[in-house]
Amino acid sequence: MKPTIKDIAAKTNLSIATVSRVLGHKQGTYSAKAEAKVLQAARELGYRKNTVAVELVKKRADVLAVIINATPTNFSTDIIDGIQERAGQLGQQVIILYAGNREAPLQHQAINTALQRNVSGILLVAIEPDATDRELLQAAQVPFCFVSLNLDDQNIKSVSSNNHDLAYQATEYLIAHGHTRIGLAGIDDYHTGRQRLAGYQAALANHQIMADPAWVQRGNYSYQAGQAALSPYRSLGVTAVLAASDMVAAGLLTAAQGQHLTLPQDLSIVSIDGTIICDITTPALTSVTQDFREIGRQGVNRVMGQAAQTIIPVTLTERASVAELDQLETK
Amino acid sequence: MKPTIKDIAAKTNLSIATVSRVLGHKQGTYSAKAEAKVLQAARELGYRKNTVAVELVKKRADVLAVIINATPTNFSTDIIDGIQERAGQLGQQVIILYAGNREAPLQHQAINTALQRNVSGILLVAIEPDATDRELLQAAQVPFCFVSLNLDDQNIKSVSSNNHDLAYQATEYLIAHGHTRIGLAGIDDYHTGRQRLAGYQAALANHQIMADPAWVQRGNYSYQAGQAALSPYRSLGVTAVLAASDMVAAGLLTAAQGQHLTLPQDLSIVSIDGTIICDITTPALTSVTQDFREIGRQGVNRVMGQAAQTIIPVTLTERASVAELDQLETK
DNA sequence: TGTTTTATCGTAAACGTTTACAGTTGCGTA
DNA sequence: TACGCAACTGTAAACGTTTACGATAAAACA
Repeated sequence: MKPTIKDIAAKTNLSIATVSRVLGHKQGTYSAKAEAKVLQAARELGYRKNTVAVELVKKRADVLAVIINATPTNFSTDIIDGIQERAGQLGQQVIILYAGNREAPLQHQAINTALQRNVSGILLVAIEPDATDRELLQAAQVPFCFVSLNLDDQNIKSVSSNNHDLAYQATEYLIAHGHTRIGLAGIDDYHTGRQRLAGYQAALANHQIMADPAWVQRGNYSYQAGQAALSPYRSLGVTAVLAASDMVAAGLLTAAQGQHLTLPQDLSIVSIDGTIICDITTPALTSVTQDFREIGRQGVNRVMGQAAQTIIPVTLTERASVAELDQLETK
Repeated sequence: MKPTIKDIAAKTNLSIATVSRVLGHKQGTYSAKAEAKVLQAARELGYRKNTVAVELVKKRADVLAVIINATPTNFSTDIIDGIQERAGQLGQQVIILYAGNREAPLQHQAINTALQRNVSGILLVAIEPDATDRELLQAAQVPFCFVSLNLDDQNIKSVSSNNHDLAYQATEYLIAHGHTRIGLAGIDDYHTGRQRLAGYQAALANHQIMADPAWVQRGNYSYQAGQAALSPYRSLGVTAVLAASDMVAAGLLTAAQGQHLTLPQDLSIVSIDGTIICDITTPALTSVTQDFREIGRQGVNRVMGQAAQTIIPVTLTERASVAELDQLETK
């Protein structure tokens, strides 16, 4: 039988109330002698507090639930690092609930799990909520925040990079390097994808470039999506591509090399994310780099009612996957 | 105020016991009429069961805790997929606790968190336990299992690939391709590393190859460890390297390309893991591929007292990072 | 008809804590 | 000496469920 405070009380001839007080560090409510006896007994008995009982009586769990899915891309550990860091500072434990591969039932289940445990907040990392998810979350009185995803509804808390700006910057960068036939590969048709698409289109429009709709190749941010995007681009004469994620960029890159293209001369790539994947490929991928740790930290702030920054700036990291386009071609 | 079964009882003029029975699907203990009334009332009130209270009275949480750390390598999602799959079949929820970057205090904290919640089992993914961790786990009566890590102590449950065999196979493969000066890069000095080292050494010995101790370059399975290993190998005349992880292989590869070496002609690499990283690099990495999903599944079996396989076979996946060594050199 | 069985339900205790409130000391002060 | 007060401790209720046990009424049986 696991020891309880009752056992400690019996052993020390104190009441469970006193035991509870010293174990709860309610300073000033117990004597040094009581403290010593209780601590000693607790050690001897191998006592461990039953968090479940505490949560029941306090009607509150100092726990942040993080819901993630198996993103085909791989930035989540950085976000979680940031979340863990900030949560620790605010005295919150973090539990991660895994929602599978964007599978609706698993997402509901994860949200329900969190809700049934009186968590103090829910962080949804790169989760596209469906209608049920939204109802579930809004019906509960638990604060929640979307992380690395920005819903259109401004009443719903979120922390992410500015997707519009991010795509805009990357596209401008390619234009500045002489490219005019610029693809956008791997985006989905949800919030993040639409926002990036808009940024991309805005940059092209700003430079009077008439975009061919076929330059946009949808996908799910995965390696496979990148691979699939290559062949359309070859027939379209696209010289540079903005990849929706590092994984998409990697897929494009290996597909291109499979076709014996030389990078970046035959195809320039800018990828979005800037994870370690960018260093691994040959050539290394120039990227718009997101500050995932900071996104995680601010997500915690947001959900815990602290002052928080909701749009996290990105930086353009030059590596080796973009070539200056020979201007002769375009004349 | 969140509604409780008491509210449902009041609304339906039934006792809380009956409400609890229908909500708990204790078939045969309640009438169809009672069921209808309770379900209706629950829906109207937006009732959600308080898992914390249930766990307290049942003294048991149908929850599996998975403790992971920020591995520099990236196989964990596959393991978690496998865990989640099997746990779902056994009616267990899964919560993931994050133990940071092999930081001892965070590991203890994660274990304590799990223990304080009466979880039905603990799965430690790629965690090297220190003495405190082991005491903590063994003092509790909660079943636990190390996953993707095989302690020497056979009394402690674990599920993993056979590290000795894995390194042996890979080394033999390189020998069969004519290599005799073979490095081993990125392994740590704990269980996994030692087991792989032994397999590597056994294969060399089996072919009467006198190994130079400097062929073994320690590390922590990271990209950086791979990069750091290159320069020693160049001066040693090593022609092939067994990398301790895909990330190590990637580091080795980009470092080699940074030195203008041509792969695989100038350096052959076999990596361990076989994640998607192997496809991303140029050339693609030949690997000893672990079945991480299966490792996850069997880990659940093990900890839930089901029949389980504890050693999961590996397969050698040929890609493009190993060259047949010109036999003239060795004559 | 009376008796037994069955189906259904309610009462109340229990799970391991926290905490409001009410004691009980012992000390300082008048 | 008596009083007030501070410091400490104990009693008991509460958190939201589950479940053993007993109660009730209807159905089945003789």
